[in-house]
Amino acid sequence: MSAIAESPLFSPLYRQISGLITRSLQAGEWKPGDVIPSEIELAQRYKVSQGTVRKAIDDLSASNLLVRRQGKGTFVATHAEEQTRFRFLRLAPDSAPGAPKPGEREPLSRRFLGCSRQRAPADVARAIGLRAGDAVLQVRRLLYFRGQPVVLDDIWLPAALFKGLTSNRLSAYRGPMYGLFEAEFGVRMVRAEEQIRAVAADADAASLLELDPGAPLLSVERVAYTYGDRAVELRRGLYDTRSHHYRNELG
Amino acid sequence: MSAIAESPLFSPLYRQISGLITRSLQAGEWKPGDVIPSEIELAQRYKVSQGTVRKAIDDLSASNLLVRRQGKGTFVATHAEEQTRFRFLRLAPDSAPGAPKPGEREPLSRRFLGCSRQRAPADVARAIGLRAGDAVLQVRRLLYFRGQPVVLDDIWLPAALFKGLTSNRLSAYRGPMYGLFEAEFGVRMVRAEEQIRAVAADADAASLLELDPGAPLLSVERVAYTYGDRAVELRRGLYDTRSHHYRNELG
DNA sequence: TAGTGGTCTAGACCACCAA
DNA sequence: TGGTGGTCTAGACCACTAC
Repeated sequence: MSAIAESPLFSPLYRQISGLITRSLQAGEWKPGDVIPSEIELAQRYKVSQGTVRKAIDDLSASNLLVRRQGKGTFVATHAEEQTRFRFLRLAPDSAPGAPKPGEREPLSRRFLGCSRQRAPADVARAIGLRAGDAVLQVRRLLYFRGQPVVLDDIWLPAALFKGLTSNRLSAYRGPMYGLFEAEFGVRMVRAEEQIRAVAADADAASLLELDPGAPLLSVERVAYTYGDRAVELRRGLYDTRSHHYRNELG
Repeated sequence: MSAIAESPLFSPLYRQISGLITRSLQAGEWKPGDVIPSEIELAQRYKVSQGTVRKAIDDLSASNLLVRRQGKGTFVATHAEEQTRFRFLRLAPDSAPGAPKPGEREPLSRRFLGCSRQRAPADVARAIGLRAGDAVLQVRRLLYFRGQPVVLDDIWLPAALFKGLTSNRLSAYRGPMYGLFEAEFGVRMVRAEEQIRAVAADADAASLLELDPGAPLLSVERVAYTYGDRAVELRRGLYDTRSHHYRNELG
C-alpha cells in the first residue's frame, strides 16, 4: 500500500514517485551536485518498494535530472562540472590534422559585450512566457575557439529571476553560464529546444566575428526550460561554421 | 553511442540477451514490421527470467530498434510507417498563420534528378567505410513543401549493397526512401550523425532551389548507420531555411 | 567492512487488445 | 476470454566506493 492518494486518472506509482522527487528538486530540498537519499531511504519515505523508487530514478536520470554513480549514490545533475560543460553547445571543430583528439578540449574563451535591462519586445516576451514590455535582461557575448571569434550570442532573461546580474558578475564567474545561473540564482536549465537556420551576416555580426558582411552564418535560436517546462531563457546565436560544425545525433 | 571499450570481464545477462536479439534482427530472423516472440517465449528460449528479457527489450526499444505495443506485442521498428516517416528529417515549417496545425502534415513531394554509378571519391569512401575508387551509387533529389523546392539531397550508397537501384525504382516506391531500402535491399537505417553548417548557394543549387546564387543555405551532412554501427549512407543536403527551420531538442 | 547502486529472479496483479 | 506488455513487490546476490 502506498501513502499516495489515488488519482482518478491512471498514473503508475513510479510516475507519482518521480513527480514527488521532481517537486523536491524544484523546491530546492536537494541542490545541484548534492547526493539525494539512497533508494532504500526513499522507498521507506514514500512507502513503496525499492524497485519502484528505482524505476522512478531511472526515468529522472534518463531525463538528465539525476545522475547515478554506482557505489556512491544518486546526485542532482549540475551544469557546474567539467564533463557537462558542453552539454548544450553542439558546436565542434572540424577534424583536421593537428586538431585536438577526441576527448581533448579546444581552448575556449569568452568576452561579455554588455548586459542591459530592457522592456521585452513582443517576440522575446512570447518565447519566455512574459508580456510585451515586461523587464528583461539582455546579455551579449562572444565565444572564442583558439583565439578566433566563432559564436556571437544574444541572450534574454526575465529580469525578475536574475536580479543583480551584471557583465562583471558574468565575467568573474569561472565555469559555464548555466552554472552561474543555478549557483547564484537558483535557476536550473533542464532542457532546451533549438531552431537552426542559415542567414547572411549583417554589418554588426560581421565585424564582431571578423568576417565579411553577407557571409553565411548558422543562426541558432534556443529556448531553455527549467523544472516544470517553464521557459526562462531565449538565446539567439550566430555561429561561424567555416572551421566548426553543429553536430547532431539522430536515433 | 559507442560502448566500445566496455570491459570484457563483465557483461550483465540482459546485455548478452539484447546482443542475441540484435543478431537475430541483423540476420533477418524477424523483419521490419514483424512481431517478435513474446517476452515469456524469449525467456524460455534464452533460459532466463522474463524480467531479464524485459530489460533487454527496454534497451532495444530505447534505441528505436524495437517498438512495444501494450496488449499486442513487440515489433521490429520500420521506416515504412506513417508515424515514423519524418524520423530522420528535422526540417519543419516556421509557424505562421494558416500553416498546418501541429500533428497535421505539410504536403511533401519529391523529384529524383538522377541515379548514377561512380567510383567513390576519397572523402565519400572514407565516410561509408569503402576504399577510394570502390563503386558507389549517387542519387540526387529535390524535396518540395507545398510545391516549393526546399531540400536538395546528394546521396551516396555502396553499390554492392544496392544492386539494381534506379531512378525509376526510387520514383515508383510509395513511402520514405529508407522504407525502400529495408524492403528491397534488406538494409535498415538505425541511427545517423549529422554535421550542420551555413554555406552560400552555388549556381547549381541556386537554380534548383529557385533562389539567388550566394544565398545562405543550411548544409546538412549525414552519415547513416545500420546494425553494428556500420556506415552505409552518406548524404549531403542543402536546405532553404527562409520559411523552414531545422529543429533540435537538447536534453 | 558497510553502504551504495546494479543485476536477476519469481510471482502476483493490472491495463490493453483481439477474437 | 486468453494473451500481450506494464506495474509492483520481496528478496538474493554482485560490483563499486569509501573508510
